[in-house]
Amino acid sequence: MTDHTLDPTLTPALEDYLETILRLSRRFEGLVRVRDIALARDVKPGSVSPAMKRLDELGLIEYERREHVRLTERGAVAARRVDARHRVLRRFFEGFLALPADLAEQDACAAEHALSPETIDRLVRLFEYMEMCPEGQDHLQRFHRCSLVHADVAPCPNDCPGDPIALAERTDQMSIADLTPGQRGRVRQIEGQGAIRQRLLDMGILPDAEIELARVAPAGDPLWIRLQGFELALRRAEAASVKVQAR
Amino acid sequence: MTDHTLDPTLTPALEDYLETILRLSRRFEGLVRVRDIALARDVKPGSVSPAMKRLDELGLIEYERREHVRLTERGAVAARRVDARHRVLRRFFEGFLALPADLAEQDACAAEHALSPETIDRLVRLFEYMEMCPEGQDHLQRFHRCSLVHADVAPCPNDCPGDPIALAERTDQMSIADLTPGQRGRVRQIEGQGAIRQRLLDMGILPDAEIELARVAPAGDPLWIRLQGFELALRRAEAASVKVQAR
DNA sequence: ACGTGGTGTTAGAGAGACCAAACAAAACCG
DNA sequence: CGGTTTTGTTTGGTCTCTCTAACACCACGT
Repeated sequence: MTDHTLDPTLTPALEDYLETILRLSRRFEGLVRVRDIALARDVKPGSVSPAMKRLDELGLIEYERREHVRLTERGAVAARRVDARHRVLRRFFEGFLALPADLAEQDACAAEHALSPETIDRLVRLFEYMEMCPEGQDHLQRFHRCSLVHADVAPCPNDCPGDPIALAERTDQMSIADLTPGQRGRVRQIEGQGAIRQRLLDMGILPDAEIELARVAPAGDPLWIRLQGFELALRRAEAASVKVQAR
Repeated sequence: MTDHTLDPTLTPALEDYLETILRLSRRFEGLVRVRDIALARDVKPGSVSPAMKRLDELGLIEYERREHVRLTERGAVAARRVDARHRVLRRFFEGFLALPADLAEQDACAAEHALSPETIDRLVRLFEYMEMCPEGQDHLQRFHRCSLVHADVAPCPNDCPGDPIALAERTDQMSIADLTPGQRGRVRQIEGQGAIRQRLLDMGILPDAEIELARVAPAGDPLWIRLQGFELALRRAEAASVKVQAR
């Protein structure tokens, strides 16, 4: 696992400290105290002190007396870099994937140290594209309406063929439960909601996965599939909510 | 930063071990040795042994003699969960963002422990949507052609209004360099390529950012902007490649 | 049977990050 | 002022993950 901290000498934790200092600088006009950092990062002051010492040694911040921490120019550059990545991810999660704000924030924090600069760049290109192509916007909204927001209830307000409800009414759709033992298929859509859906995804039942119905219990209810060389048991209700393309 | 390891007792490293064991099981039919794991994860066998001990204590694997490691049912469930997330991310990075395979793999490895289950779910919904809506596919391809693959050279083969080259020829586009000092604008597109683009993104010059041209050096070349309350220096060439919507 | 390699384990050490608690220094305030 | 509170530092300890290096197996093969 490569670590995409942007400066090889910077660990993810130190990057987080820099980012936090940058944000607090914006808020408090440069008067950032150890206490504020500890609060913002939800760690104890005793953890912050040594980190500040480290950043100071690296020439990324300056202590101001026993009072304030200030970013040096080099530190500010590094901090802005992390912050920019954070913003990109946050926007992607919230604006594109329509995640709730708190989750978007959380995931952005976690992913900002992990992803390559290229990936971030691609996301930016995605934003540019979405904004430049009017159809892009339409499409995104459609995506949100069809699949994301309140996916548990709302039918697609358009004629979108991907709408789960429209799909459920189509008779040409088969589910795993409709396969005959030994028959293979390709997963097209997971219709289950909530915990069921989560369980299916966790098992590796993802769009495009190749699946074979291995066997069915006499009662018809537990049901075994082969997926990537392993057998998995599914309840009938779960199997029925996985739409497949038989082959 | 919350850690989205799926079982609270599992650290990212342990999850990685589980995932590795799962993959090697597929490859070697369950005959997984410490050596293989060490090779796959690029660590020394001396690091693997204690990790196996830990996983065994947690009831996630079984040692087979001094020879082989086998996932228990609980371990397999956890491993498949991690693996599923990995697949989703890999597909997103490679198939959707058109990252090269090696980078997609790398980033998937890094992000699979960091993101919330909801985020993964949204990505799956995105795949489902893209596959169900024929226009989704078209749109994605357009996005790739316009903005991603070989973005340094290729013009958009369609009439896409977001095509960088088409854009460059449009006269209604202003860049930061065209603003008058004190004027504000909203970033719409970053046209620079390679290192310049990277530098601009790193500074926080991202689509939709609010920018003000603070002042221009007498010679006209260094040029200062205000961004999120801070002043940044830009070279004229850099400024010229940031297209803005003046206001 | 006896070395010889390939493998696995163990022990010791270090890096990084954190906490708790004792301590030091300001700051605040009657 | 002098005492109390707030804030920061230091120390010692924990945890996780890793490495190196010494050691223990086992398996083979002539």
